[in-house]
Amino acid sequence: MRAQRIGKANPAEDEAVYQAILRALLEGKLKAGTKLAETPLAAIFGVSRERIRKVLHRLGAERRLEMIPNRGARVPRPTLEDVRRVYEAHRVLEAGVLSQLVLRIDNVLLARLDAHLAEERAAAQRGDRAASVRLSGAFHVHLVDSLGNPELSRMLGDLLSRSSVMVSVYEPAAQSICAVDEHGAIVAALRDRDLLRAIAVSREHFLHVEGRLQLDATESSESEDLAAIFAPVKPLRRKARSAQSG
Amino acid sequence: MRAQRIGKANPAEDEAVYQAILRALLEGKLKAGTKLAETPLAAIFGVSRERIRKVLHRLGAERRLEMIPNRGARVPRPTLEDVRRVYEAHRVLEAGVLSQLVLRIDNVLLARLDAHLAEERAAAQRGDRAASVRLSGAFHVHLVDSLGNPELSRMLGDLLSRSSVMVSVYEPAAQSICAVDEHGAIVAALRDRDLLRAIAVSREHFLHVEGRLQLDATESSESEDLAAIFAPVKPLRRKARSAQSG
DNA sequence: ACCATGCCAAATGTGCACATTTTTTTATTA
DNA sequence: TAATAAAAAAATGTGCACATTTGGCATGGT
Repeated sequence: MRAQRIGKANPAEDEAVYQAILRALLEGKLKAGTKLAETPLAAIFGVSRERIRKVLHRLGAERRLEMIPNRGARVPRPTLEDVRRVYEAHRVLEAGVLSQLVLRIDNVLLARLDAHLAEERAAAQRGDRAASVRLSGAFHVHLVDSLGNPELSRMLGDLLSRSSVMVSVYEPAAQSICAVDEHGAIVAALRDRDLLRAIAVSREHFLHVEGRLQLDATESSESEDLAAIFAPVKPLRRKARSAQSG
Repeated sequence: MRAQRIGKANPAEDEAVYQAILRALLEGKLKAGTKLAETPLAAIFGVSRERIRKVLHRLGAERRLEMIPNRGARVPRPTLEDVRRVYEAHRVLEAGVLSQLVLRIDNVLLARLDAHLAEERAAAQRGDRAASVRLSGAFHVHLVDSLGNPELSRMLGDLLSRSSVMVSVYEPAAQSICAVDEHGAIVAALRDRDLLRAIAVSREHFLHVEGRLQLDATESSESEDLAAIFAPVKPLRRKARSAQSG
């Protein structure tokens, strides 16, 4: 009786662990510099260590975790320089997107962008900060997606997810909303098919955001309680009645 | 005496296998659609199957191989649409790079670009096709690198390596050289700090290349002899007299 | 007291055996 | 004969045992 349910092909399990850790990263629950050891994580998620291992390496390949050979995974501690580079990359990419959009802009596209702007303004007016932050970021995604090129959309997605993590370290939380007017100005320039103005406005917009970057002083808490961070996530596989609070 | 040299930490081995397969991909030795099974590759390279497995998945994460769960790795068979998208992404990215370069351009940068153009012209004049192809691609890399942003450089690098593979399928080999004049025109526009012209020239340049794309008829040979393809690579580890004949 | 050196515990890396899934081959039937 | 189904073969996925490396700690020498 040695066979006991091993090799159960369950790709959803990999994905669940991946998403859980990624979400913790994106929501800033994992502080920069935190060590992510394999064994504890395996215990927390109730999966094998190999499973965790694979996910960790995947996140490392995506540059969302810092992998050091024989020394495991850590939440990266980006320098201000790193953050600036990501922002610059975003800025450059958007300039390119705009250069292509002015050639393709039509009433349908403009209508969609206007609709988005209306949403943004509505959220701002009713003081819904959460929605504002979300819509503000979505605007830039909307711009690339307008080109209908998955390659470009994915590139921006990677960039955004990385800056999300960084923002939690460097950006003062209260101000992380793009000014709606600036977004409106970009759309206006597109409407006029004025590429230079569109790029200039976009550039100013980004520089404005970049200018607000500053080192968040709260980088003290080194050792985090991983179990607490991933607590809301229900264990994927029970560990044979291990410490089940009755 | 059960321990027999397992777990030998050798990161160079991973890297060697990775590089070997990647190079075969980039050089077009692996035809589109070729199945890359784990076991044969392990035998060819003389490493464990797990080693191959890891490398294959890494290449899959980089979108250089197409991974299908439970069905292994294949060399992707990009559609013409896919190739166009990669080229468009490259074009868009370069437009963004130019928009940033016009703001930063100075004599030092111009001198370097001129030097590169001179190299390109020299290679073209002496009919060195190999050098021409290499330098022609390097020009675009040079442009991004001028910004000194590793994020952007890496983005372009990914794009280029992908299109390299695709080119072998779709681009008529003989013509895959960018016209030097077009590169020169881009630099000239930069010298004048004329962003619109730089973007327009760059755009024309890419459209010119894209226009030459056409499906290469030689997509017949499905089953390749992997052993022959990787032949020049010396086996990394002898197989400990396993399967002693006799 | 301070730095160097040699163990010991803990964490990461790897090969292997086996489960699962897919693909190919063979057998059966309309 | 062609189509379908069952069985065999092959390939991929996973957990585990063990090797290797790393980091900390105690010990001894200058």
